[in-house]
Amino acid sequence: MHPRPRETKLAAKKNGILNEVFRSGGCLRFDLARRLNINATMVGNYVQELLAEGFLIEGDPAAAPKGRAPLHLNPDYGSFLGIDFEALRARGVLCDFAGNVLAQKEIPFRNGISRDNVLKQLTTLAQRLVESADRPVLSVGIAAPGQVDCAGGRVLHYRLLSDFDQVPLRDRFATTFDLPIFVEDNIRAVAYGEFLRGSGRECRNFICLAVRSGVGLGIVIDGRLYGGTNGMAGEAGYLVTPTADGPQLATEMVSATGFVKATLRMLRTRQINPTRKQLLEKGARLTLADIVQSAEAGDELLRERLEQLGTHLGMLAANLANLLAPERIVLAGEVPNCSRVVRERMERTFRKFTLPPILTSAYLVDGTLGGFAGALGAAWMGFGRCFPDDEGTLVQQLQQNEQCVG
Amino acid sequence: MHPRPRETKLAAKKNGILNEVFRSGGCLRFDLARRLNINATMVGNYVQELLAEGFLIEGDPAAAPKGRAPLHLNPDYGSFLGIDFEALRARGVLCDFAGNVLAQKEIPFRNGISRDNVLKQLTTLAQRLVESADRPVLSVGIAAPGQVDCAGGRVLHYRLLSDFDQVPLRDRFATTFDLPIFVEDNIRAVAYGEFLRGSGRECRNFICLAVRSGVGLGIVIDGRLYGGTNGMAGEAGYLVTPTADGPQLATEMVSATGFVKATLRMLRTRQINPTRKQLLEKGARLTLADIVQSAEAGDELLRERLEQLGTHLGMLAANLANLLAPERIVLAGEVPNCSRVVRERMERTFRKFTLPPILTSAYLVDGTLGGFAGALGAAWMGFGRCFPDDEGTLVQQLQQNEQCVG
DNA sequence: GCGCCCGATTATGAAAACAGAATGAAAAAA
DNA sequence: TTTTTTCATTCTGTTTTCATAATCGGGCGC
Repeated sequence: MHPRPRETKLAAKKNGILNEVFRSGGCLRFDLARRLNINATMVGNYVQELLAEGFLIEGDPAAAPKGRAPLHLNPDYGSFLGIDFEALRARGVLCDFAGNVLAQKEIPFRNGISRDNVLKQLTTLAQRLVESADRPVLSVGIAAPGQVDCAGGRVLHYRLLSDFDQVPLRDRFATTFDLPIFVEDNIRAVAYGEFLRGSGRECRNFICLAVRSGVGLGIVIDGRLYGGTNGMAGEAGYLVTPTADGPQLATEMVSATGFVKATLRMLRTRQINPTRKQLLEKGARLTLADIVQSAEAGDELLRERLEQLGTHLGMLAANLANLLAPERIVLAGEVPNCSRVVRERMERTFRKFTLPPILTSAYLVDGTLGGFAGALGAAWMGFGRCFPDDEGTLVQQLQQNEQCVG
Repeated sequence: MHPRPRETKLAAKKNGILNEVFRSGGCLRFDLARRLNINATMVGNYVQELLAEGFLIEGDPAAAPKGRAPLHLNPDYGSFLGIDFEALRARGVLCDFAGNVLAQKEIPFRNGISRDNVLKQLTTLAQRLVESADRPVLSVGIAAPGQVDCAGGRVLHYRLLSDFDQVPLRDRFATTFDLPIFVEDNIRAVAYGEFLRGSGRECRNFICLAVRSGVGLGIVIDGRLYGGTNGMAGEAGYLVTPTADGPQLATEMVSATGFVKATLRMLRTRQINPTRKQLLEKGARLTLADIVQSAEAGDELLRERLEQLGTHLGMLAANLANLLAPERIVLAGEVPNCSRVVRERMERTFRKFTLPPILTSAYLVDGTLGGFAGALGAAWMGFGRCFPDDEGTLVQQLQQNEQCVG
């Protein structure tokens, strides 16, 4: 009933050590003491316990010029599963305890797949990966698209899958897996991945802007993923702009689907030539790549459209930079790099509208984790969930456990 | 040279107690133990020391139904000075150690005042308040307008005062006062004030949107003011929107000065009637209040302009809500409440474009601290600066001290 | 090869923090 | 009224954490 300072503080410190080793990917006892502001003696004791409990192992003594061998996480201690999905596919990653990839798997979704089938495919994918694991799986992280209710573990709404409202992902997974399961926004998962082992390493404050079939934003502030109330922060797709044609959402302007649709509408009002006719005939099957191809083949109008896209992307990035003054803006998703025109224009616009003092530190970089970034991030988040290092969370966990027992 | 865990941890705990008492405005030892997750025995010991050192005093025993008398900060221990200024005036507040106002003072700036005169007026204002203090002044906080470099203690640029570039406020004040001096963005100071004792109390995540002669944003995340890299976060005035007339900044669209200018430009292209002629004749001296008055007197065109202003404000608020999912959006500055039309339209637009799950928790409220909010916030920030309760800051301070000595 | 140096790691006694019991005093119940 | 409950605080013995000093163990100059 009452909080237990001793237990929570002990756990916080040991988890802090594990997290620091996880983040740094191996370090000396002395580094831990300095970085965590804990006495070296205590670090030695804790590390001894963690070694005995199998969480840590000692690395190659030769790697450390002085003192004892560097510490690593014991990769065999366990594994973390991360599942990421969107309209077209699901991806899963199984990581060992040190965060290295053990297995990864991708399955495509058929067009117009039903809600039930999505859930079935997701659990099957997870099942396969869990079965392939040669060490205990410690958690399952699900990076979900659309509007996500993290606390409730469900997707509130996702417009690119049919009937995808109020989807209780966590409850559904809980019937299959007897493991800690959590649901996160997929862009936030990407941001977390890039933060830990990607372009956002070494940053305390950075944001990850993802533009593909939708627009999303992951915000890392002071070294922690920011979720906002209900974990709804970062809905950049719903940013609204007043235009001559009425209010427009960012999704409609810069996401792949929105941009293609708007371009189609525009083409219908213009002069037709053979290339454009081909595009118009594709109708709903028209893709961003088609437009890029035609533009690069010489269609001036489409080239202008791409420039406009780049301008809008650059303004979006500049607005975010001016608001949050991050150290970096990591770009994910294919849209910013769909064409040199777009990227160049985006970069130029970003530089033009970002305030100079912010521009000195904030710059655009590409994500480095690739297509599995979301799944990786979701898997890695499992570490922090299983071993939280802040006392507040630990007190909460302890209270919940006692309520269950009592 | 080396960090001193014991010293920093001790200081962090005692400062944590002081900060908690400051925030809560008086509480029991037991509350402190629970809220800070410290053993009650230790709280008792620390409180005893703090009482002996004169930081704390015991209040009326009758106020606490059980146990010992509630604890308060000793108002006589010291005082904090806060200075806030913008294009038209400077305001100063002197607070006692418990945060209560001891004295406040306002001085108007003459139109076209020079940079040197501004600085002179500011130091004079501060000097007067310091001289009026009957207890030691512990810090001077300056809430500055425009682009502010907090770390460097200077204003980088402020367009509404002449020649206001690279203004070394802290250094200038340091020649007059031998006290800790810090410079903050004025909207952030307002946000901090509202967070501590205004509309943002009890919120972990909230934002403060100020729209007057400029547009600014203060962001509180996880109970702490967010500054971003270089303390430049929150430059909402520079948010850019693509329009038919080219890119437009938020300042140009929704700030009092920007809106008035744009309205003037529009009026020049329209039909003239007696009221409008009067407005046009005012030229550069035209104010928002004039426009509101004419609109309320029945000018349909101006009424539409006000509606547009409200729409734009609502979109801005909705965008911020969708990005940051705060618990509240506190409105400061006169523009949102310059007219019922504006406020109503703003509210409606905000509700229309904010995502429903965010809307369930985020809502617009007015600030409660009034015109001195910035000065108050700057003064109160002094408490946290003089008594930082996080180990990182304390370690830094200690290291700096040692470097000075060594 | 031999000591010396530097810096990480381990002993050791002292100080701090804790759990649990005891205290005291008001509120609630009998 | 008396008794019981409740709850903030203090007391007591124990455990944890720390500062300091000692130790250790590889590079480096001689």
